[in-house]
Amino acid sequence: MRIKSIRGVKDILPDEIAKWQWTEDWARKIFRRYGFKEIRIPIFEDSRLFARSLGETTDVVEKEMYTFADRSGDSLTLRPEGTASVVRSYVEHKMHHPPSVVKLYYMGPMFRYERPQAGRFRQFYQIGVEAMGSASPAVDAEVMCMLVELFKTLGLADVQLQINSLGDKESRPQYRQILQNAIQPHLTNLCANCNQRYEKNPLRVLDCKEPQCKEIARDLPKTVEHLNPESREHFEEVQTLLKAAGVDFTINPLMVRGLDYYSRTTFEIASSELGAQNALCGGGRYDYLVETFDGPPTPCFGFALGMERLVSVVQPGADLETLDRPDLYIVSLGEQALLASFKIAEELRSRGLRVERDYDGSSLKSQMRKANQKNCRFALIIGDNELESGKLVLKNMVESEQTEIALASFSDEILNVVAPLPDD
RNA sequence: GUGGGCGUAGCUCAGUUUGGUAGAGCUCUGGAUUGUGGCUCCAGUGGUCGCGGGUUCAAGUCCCGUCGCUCACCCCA
Repeated sequence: MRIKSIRGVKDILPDEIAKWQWTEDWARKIFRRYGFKEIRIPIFEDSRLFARSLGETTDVVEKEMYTFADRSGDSLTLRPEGTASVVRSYVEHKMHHPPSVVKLYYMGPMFRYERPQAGRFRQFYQIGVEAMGSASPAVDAEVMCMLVELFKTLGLADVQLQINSLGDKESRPQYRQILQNAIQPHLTNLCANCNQRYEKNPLRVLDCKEPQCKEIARDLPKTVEHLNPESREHFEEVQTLLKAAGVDFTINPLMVRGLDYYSRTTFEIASSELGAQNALCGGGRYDYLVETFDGPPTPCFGFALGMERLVSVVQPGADLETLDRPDLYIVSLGEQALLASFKIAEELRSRGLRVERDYDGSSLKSQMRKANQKNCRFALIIGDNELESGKLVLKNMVESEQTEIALASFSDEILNVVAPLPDD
């Protein structure tokens, strides 16, 4: 039996990778403009890290983690998300010294044991952003603006930003009680799942998809109606700033995030171009998470965005076409030319050109065809005729014009015509 | 965990109703054009029809089983 890749994972092949790199390049550029720096966190962690941060009763922790014992018997887990690791790292490396807002981003694979479908995989890639150390609503708004800016640059057509506020440490317990009281009379009409949620996490009743639950949820008290003055002011300021930046959004009082660490602002950006899994990214404030890992009180705001989903809707510009485009294809004919062309290729590459070539002594026709297929800007023909006359033939593949290059000074002459692209 | 759809050439798919020599387009290779790509035309390469069993003179096609992919529920990025 031939070994195949396992369920829910996939190879990202060279044809597709240009789009990924293009997307990642833009994310890096734009994050840099906002002062975010990359952090690389481990792929696996102590299992307790995720249970404690995401919440013991969340679906991710209860049934979706890849957890295993290593050879010494320690329980390890392949990371199902990135925030927990960033917070652990923040505390472990005492990044709160000296006091400042620490702005980080990461990119990489996450792992969740779920049934695969469109936009959902068992190994999937996320870009995450975390702004740590300020409770200012300006942080919330700025990070969301950064995302909108990124999406605009990536050519996304139809995205919707939804925001909500879940309240803080002080208002949340009171609201929870009010909500439970309001739910209780409806318990017999709510789905089995919501009956459990009523006990464990009543907020989740609000965003249940069951029709009868939706009906009831519509009239339940909402978090935004029960914010304390501080949280209400924070939420209003976030809205004011978003409006000032010209960012469109809607308030969705039924949006409850699936991870327990969120407080105050939460948000999601969805795309109507995606299937059932239409959330491109989601996040919000987590003002108390650092403390649960024995760090100092550190209000934070962050989000994660799904790369597979994002890449499927980006509209790359002309800059994508040059990403992998070779400058020059060396066509070589005959034994003597092989040695000469080898040296010429090495010389041109060391001067910054992207040089492709033939390895198998194919016909001229076939080598020219390859040069065309690979979208090379130029072809350099080296055969016995050229070696004898000391003149190489350089062909512009776009204009279909050719010029002669003196073998004695080929390097400078070619560089003169075929300038390397700025990125190289 | 529960449903629906689909597995035939490297890719996209026809052929399955009514069993009878394995097909098309794209790609690839060669030629028309002896050392010049793209366009056109001609020719060629390429398939244990997911896998296993059964019925039959005969199975891609019918029956049973099994594996995989995919979409949706759920959940989320």
